Amino acid sequence: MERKPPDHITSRVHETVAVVLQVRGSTLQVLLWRRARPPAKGRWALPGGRLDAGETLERSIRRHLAAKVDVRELSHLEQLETHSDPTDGRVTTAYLGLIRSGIDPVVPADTRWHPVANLPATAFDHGAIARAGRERLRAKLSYTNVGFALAPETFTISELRDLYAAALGHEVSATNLQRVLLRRGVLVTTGELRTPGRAGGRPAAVYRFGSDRLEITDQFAALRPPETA
Amino acid sequence: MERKPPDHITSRVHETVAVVLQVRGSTLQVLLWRRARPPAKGRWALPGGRLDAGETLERSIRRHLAAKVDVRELSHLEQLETHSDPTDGRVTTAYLGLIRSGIDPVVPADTRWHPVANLPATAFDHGAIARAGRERLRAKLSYTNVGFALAPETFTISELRDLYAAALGHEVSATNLQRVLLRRGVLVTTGELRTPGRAGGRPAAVYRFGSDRLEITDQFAALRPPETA
DNA sequence: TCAAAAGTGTTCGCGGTACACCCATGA
DNA sequence: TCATGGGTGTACCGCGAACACTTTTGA
Repeated sequence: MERKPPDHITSRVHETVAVVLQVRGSTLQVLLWRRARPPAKGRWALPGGRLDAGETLERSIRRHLAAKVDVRELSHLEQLETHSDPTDGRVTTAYLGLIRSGIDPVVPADTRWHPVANLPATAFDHGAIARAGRERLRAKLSYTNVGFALAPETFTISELRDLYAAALGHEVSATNLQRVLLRRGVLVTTGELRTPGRAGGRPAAVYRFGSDRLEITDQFAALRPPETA
Repeated sequence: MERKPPDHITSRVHETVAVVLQVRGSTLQVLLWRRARPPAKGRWALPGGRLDAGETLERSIRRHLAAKVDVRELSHLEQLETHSDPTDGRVTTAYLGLIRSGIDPVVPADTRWHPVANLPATAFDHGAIARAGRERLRAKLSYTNVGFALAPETFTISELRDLYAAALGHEVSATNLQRVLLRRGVLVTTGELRTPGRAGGRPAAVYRFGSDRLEITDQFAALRPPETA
């Protein structure tokens, strides 16, 4: 098949990268850093790096992320796909990381937030990986409580609607969002009210997510066991 | 943290394994082989092995599987999770493979089918990986056309019901299964009829899946864009 | 009193389930 | 003609979408 490099054992490099997403302004953005050296010099890449010996994948990505953001600000982290590139012998395990809206983490000079919908020229296949991360988030917003990882501790329904709209990329009705999330028991009322802005309007109720760990809230309806079981 | 082995670069071993599932009889079974040598001698393991240099992950798992079954009989293959074990420096990328019901592939002497619901003592965390594979299959049976990868080329609705029941682990109504899959356009009538057995009964219509590539047939209903877009 | 923003009530429709009923065949 | 298995007709129901309408505030 392919010719083997002289040392067939050391040729493999395993690395971890993360698609770190946050809603900033009204757009879903991803954290990228600009490569100063070859390969792919000048292009934008996902944060990450080599897997060390005696290190788990998750520890590895957390360690590499620490160089770019304060990892304590990560509200959620889950694994995406693992890709292999046979030409350069690189294996990459991608993660999806989420940061709550509202915080503005300190990042190094080479690092920037970019709208996922409008990525610059990326190194390797990092553009595709970032888009895959967004798709994963989109899907999970529908049937899990991941919203907790995008939203601040407390919020009003319309603030939450704006977050969902940014993450999903389409308009979201505050009315239905509220009803769905309350019916599923995902949202909890805090009892507080937000006093309206200068423009007036009825004071908004303040909510929070009931849990800050991923839970499946809407099991697939299809082909489930009969109720008379 | 952990002490590093002298040569910190070569310590990583990347391997691929596969959860190969098939409905046999009326049970969902997984292909395992018995390890004849340490580590985990005598325990049952998923087929797989080392990732070679210059090889993609998918090529690797296909190559290793070829030693256990005729890979041409694999009707579907997709990636599951990648696990790392820091104690022995092993990274494992798991795949899910499916074989249509009805064929009985030739397998080596050390290899056996085992019901996923009742696994023997497995090597490493292969038991958990096998169960994760079954969960993935279960979920996808609900919202995709993966059924094609479990069923023979053509079949009657009640044969298909038995397959789904075995894979899902609960009773399935032939009536509703037929309606759901026809409504989604997943099943196609061949026009043929199956002549009834000795017990009589109306002849059953013969169906096949319209596609033998994975397709999402039932997008999540929740939080989709407004129709007036 | 008016505009703005939040929240509720009500209707609709889709898709999946449940179940009664009809159809075609072998013995 | 009866048992057996296959298939259809119909009613129901949960859930999300749409939208009109009410509530509460600031100016």
